[in-house]
Amino acid sequence: MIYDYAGMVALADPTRRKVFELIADRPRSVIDLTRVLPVSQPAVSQHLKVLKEARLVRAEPKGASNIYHLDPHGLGEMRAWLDRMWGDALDAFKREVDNSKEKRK
Amino acid sequence: MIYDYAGMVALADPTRRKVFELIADRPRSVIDLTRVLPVSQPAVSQHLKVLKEARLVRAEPKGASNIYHLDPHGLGEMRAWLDRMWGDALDAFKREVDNSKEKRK
DNA sequence: CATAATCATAAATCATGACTTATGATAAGC
DNA sequence: GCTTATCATAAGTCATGATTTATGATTATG
Repeated sequence: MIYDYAGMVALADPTRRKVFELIADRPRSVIDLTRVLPVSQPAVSQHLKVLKEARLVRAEPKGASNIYHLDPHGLGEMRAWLDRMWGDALDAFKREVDNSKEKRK
Repeated sequence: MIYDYAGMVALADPTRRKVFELIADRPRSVIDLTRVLPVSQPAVSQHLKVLKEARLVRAEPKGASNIYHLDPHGLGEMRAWLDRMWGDALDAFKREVDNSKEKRK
């Protein structure tokens, strides 16, 4: 199984998940996000940094603002990673069931 | 979007993810897991508790041992939750793209 | 019955990371 | 040019949670 679960870690924090969801709703600037969230602007910036490094969002400078969008590439990668993990887990479970059936014969 | 992301949080810790993967590979006792992992037995038990509360694994007592298996129910629920989240995110992204196309006309 | 093996919980320690308060850098508006 | 708005980074604080040691409970074994 593969290593890259940065996205998982990124989305495990409740505030950061909120940030992600707000951006998923529609692209927003840092100030925009800060206005809605119960944390300071630097806190928001730091969460955005984590999300960006996990390739879940990307920044697009617009004047003095920085508009954050979803990053479809990273999103796709995480999706693929999750699918793989799920496949492995379910395959293993299936093998286990078959195995116990085998034994019962 | 729904609340329940306990599974996400549970799998965000590297040691706990390793525990999950080992169990996915095949059902194991606590001692079995402890032998492989670089942490103490109580640490393993506590990780198992988190995974169990997230309904990713379940325990099956066998003599003095406790064999941990994957929990297909909880696994299915988390899968559904992730699919929903992904659907929402990708739908939102699609709307955004359509929107910018619209504007460009 | 006594000892050994397995496991879970409690309490304490320790590391990580979430958050805050500065602060500086860049861009827009007057 | 000066002020205002937006943002990121640095440094420090604080909370959370991952881990350890100690211990008791349960079950198998001799």
